[in-house]
Amino acid sequence: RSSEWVPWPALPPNGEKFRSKIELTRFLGPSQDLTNFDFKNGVLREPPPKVPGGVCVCVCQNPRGRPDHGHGAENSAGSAASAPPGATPPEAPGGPAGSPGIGAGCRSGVSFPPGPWLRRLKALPLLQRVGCGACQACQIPEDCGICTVCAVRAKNPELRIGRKCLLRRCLKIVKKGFGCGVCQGCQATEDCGSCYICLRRLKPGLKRQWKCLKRRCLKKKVGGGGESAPAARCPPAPGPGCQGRSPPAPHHSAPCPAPHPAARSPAPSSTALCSKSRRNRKCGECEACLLKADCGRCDFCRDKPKFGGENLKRQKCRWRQCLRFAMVGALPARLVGSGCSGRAGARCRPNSPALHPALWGRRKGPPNSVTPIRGGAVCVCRPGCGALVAGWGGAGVQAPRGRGDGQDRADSRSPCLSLSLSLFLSLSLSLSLSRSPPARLWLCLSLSFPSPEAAAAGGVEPRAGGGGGGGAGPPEGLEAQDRPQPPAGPDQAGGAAGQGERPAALGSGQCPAAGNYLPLPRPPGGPPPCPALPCPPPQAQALGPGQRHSRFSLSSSAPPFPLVLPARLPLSLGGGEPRTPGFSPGSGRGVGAGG
DNA sequence: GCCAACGTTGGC
DNA sequence: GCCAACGTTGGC
Repeated sequence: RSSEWVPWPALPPNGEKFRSKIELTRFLGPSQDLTNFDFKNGVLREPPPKVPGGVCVCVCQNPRGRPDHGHGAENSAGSAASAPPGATPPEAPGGPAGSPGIGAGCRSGVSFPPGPWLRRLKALPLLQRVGCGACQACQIPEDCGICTVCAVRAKNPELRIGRKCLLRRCLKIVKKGFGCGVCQGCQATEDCGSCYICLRRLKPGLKRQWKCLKRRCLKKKVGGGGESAPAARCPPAPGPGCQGRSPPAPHHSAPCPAPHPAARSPAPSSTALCSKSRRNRKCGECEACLLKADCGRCDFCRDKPKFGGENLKRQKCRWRQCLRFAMVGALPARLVGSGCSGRAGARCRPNSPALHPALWGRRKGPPNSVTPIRGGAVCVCRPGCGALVAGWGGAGVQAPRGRGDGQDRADSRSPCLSLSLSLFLSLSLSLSLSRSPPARLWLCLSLSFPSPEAAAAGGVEPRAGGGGGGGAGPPEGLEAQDRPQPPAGPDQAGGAAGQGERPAALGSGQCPAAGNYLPLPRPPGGPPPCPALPCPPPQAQALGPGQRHSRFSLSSSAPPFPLVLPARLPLSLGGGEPRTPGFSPGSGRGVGAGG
């Protein structure tokens, strides 16, 4: 706003204006001490007496419309009057410029606490307020005269808009991640062409382009202990995850921050869960941790050089991701520590790139929503449990969706977004069968995907958008029999449908509430039972003639009825397939969910 | 805010 | 030195 610009009388002809002493200091050079500089009169003054109990936030115009700065400018005028380049300065509470508002107190010489917007502004780092002062843009002394801001200014010379010439806007602010602007790396204008980043660029199909190594800011590196310094680590907590680990080196003995409240769970090894130790992301007890072999099929495995990958992701096999870390990290806070004993704990790594397959699909969508797991099952076996069950996989099911060439971004993180239409319809129709409020919210959803055999037999497509079972199959040149298979588990015999894809140890025949996954029987017909917890018998209510289903949602916050859903409603999209007895998807009526 | 990419660490 | 993978960066 015009009121925030301070014309400096001493300035030469180009009419340069400064919003703050900081800008002025930058212009004049660091040797000039402007602490006591009187902006209004352009003279240096004696230090003004400190006014206790408040900060003068003079960014006002006096009643005659002239900028009125200088009251207690030492405290705030500079920073307060500055706005981030390109940002529209917030409207001062109390009205537009010139009206009594934030500057009113200044006219009377009374100090007062700054308003909220000003507090926010002052809270910004110096860089955000005045720019880095070092980048090329900050060093341009004059407006370009041709950008939109300059154009507007030229059109209306009397209008002193509080925006900076676009060309002079600090690059460090304009471009996130911009370097210091002064180091050799930042000042290099051309890629070296020889570093591995430049060489990578030549490869087709890479979605992300990175800055040439020779052009990366050196300051970040040499700064040490700064933003890029590794975070302080806690010594590995004693526990299963630390077995066999050497004691922490002295330089790693940084004080441990207070644990996340959720980490105070009485769950065993909960301390281990929240340690920040780099190597402490294994509980060492869960079935995933006990897996010794990589699956060789997940996106992380396929990224590994030993599986012919490019080593870009560098993550642990998804099936070997510690279940505790994964579960805790991905479950909604409401569910953490609710009914799932052994799964409570802290969310130690919110941005973990690794997510156990059992949790695929939990990361998006509204809180508490149950996103059916690709290749698996959801078991909400009692109120608030929300435990998730690993799937049995199977060709074209377990593997991340996509083209199978690693190019699909959705490959690695949200495979279940491609939830098959049949599954969705099965679930939603089943859920909508009953509107009776539950006395006890028992809901056991056992969602399944059609087996490869069924798919091959003309059933519902096992993979959405994958073009049959091929896309998510083994990586090219790596046939199934060549891949290392997870060690056989006790349930493998029962998992005949597992096709050897799912790590067998993930199905131990117990409910997640007991710390394990549900087994995933896939009977040839009819719904699978909920094996561990005694799920109530199906009590799906039939809708009478003329009754209609209301809208439904997949939210698990209020499981609507005690019901064992069928694993796979034999809903045929193509016609000709058998349908669940009494269930007519076309009419929306049914006499049960197939249970 | 998400997450692919990658720097880096720690075990071997 | 190699390798697995943790933790962070920064593009989107």
